[in-house]
Amino acid sequence: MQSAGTSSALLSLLRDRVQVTQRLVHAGDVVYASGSAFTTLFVVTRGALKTTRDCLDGRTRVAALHLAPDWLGFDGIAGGACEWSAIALCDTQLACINYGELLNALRAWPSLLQALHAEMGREMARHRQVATAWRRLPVTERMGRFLLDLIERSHPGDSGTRIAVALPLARHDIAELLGMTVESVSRALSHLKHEGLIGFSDAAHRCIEVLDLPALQAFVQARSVAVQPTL
Amino acid sequence: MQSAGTSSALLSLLRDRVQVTQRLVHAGDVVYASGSAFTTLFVVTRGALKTTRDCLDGRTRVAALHLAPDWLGFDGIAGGACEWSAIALCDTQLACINYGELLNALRAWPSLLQALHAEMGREMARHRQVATAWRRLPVTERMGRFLLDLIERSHPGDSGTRIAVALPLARHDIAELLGMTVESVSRALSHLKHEGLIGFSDAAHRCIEVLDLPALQAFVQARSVAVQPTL
DNA sequence: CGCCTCCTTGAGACTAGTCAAAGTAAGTGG
DNA sequence: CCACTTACTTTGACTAGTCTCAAGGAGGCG
Repeated sequence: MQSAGTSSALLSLLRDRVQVTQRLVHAGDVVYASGSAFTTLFVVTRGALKTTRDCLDGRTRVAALHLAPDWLGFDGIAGGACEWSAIALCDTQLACINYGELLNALRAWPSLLQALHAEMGREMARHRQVATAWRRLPVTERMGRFLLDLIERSHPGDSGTRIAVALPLARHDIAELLGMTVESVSRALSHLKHEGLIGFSDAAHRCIEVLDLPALQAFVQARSVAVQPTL
Repeated sequence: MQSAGTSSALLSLLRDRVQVTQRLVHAGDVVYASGSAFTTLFVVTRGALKTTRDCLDGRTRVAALHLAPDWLGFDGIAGGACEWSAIALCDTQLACINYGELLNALRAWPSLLQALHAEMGREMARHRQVATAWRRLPVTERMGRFLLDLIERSHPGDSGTRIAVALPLARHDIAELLGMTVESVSRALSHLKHEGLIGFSDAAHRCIEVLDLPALQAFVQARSVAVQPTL
């Protein structure tokens, strides 16, 4: 995966030039909270996090799912304060980089700058992708896309037809993330299961086994409005 | 508006330090095309553009509407090639900045760097906003949000209750942008008109007059899932 | 004037949301 | 160890909002 290569390369470059501290967090831990002062960027080296934000009506919107090797924390740069909260979903390893120090390092090593901008560009592309391509898909196809995206990001390079993947999010959060209801998420998964495309590999239904990856891809593509090169 | 202030301040700082060329384009002109090599960032100083991309099925997705003082072109940074096409919607003035030169200037003046990052952060926030907050609104509320957003960006600081605004996009493009159909756009506008919230000020129905801004805001807020500080 | 594009409106179909209920797994305290 | 609670998941019936298909109206331009 290009993004994996690029951002881990970036991270190793960084280690020599700025202080990069490691941080281990566990499911439910808040890495940064919405409204808190922005000081630090993070790189996910292992694990998974979600970025969320509370609404007035008590609901919690979910913005994105972050897996290694994603960067985290760009939402604080614009306003000086974090716009979203970042919450770990499982045991998660983070590399923490002070933004001020990073700025200094970028001055000295311009190639770092380009690499960082590329990372920010990828983050933007992901959001644009979700906002434009996923928007009008029927729920089952949207769920399928989510699974394919999850597989590609968590098992990069794996090309088998059967792939097991653990869902890092509960149904409720998946629903929020995909812009649908818990019931629709459940129905979509049941539908894919009855089609023989996926199966559950644990009792809690949190581990999904994709039984036929090409078929799932075909299913998603069939009614998909858009095709995009994998970024 | 903070974004206006920030990014025009950034632009004047830039003028002293990198070569900033002016470019005037007209409705329909392609500023950059999807797939072309990325070399330049743009700042919209007057006018409006849309970023679009063709799908396999012949439809054209619309990613965003760009008004002054937005930056344009970040989509090319990650991959070295423009992911989207930028098309002018009316007479539009652009400031063009070579990215390579910009990188050099950023090394010398770190405050520029922070300002640029802030601009990129705002771009991300806008997409995230659309992806999370607009997603689940009913079509009429989504249309109302679009109008409010448009007014805020095209008439910053205007606080009258009656404000006229020209729609830079045709119904079809608005529909694409908001993730709905042309018919729904039309019906949503008719609905808002029958509610007495808006009226048309030209025959072609491309100019909308908001008759009661607070009422429109209240209408949108009423069923809105989320509230966010204006970024 | 006629053509073309854009916009509006209507009727019916269908997707996905809402409301309601039941099943399952994990954790707690007796 | 078991009954209980709690959170998560699934399923069903119904409803509502949006899309589709179809037709008609209004401007702009040759």
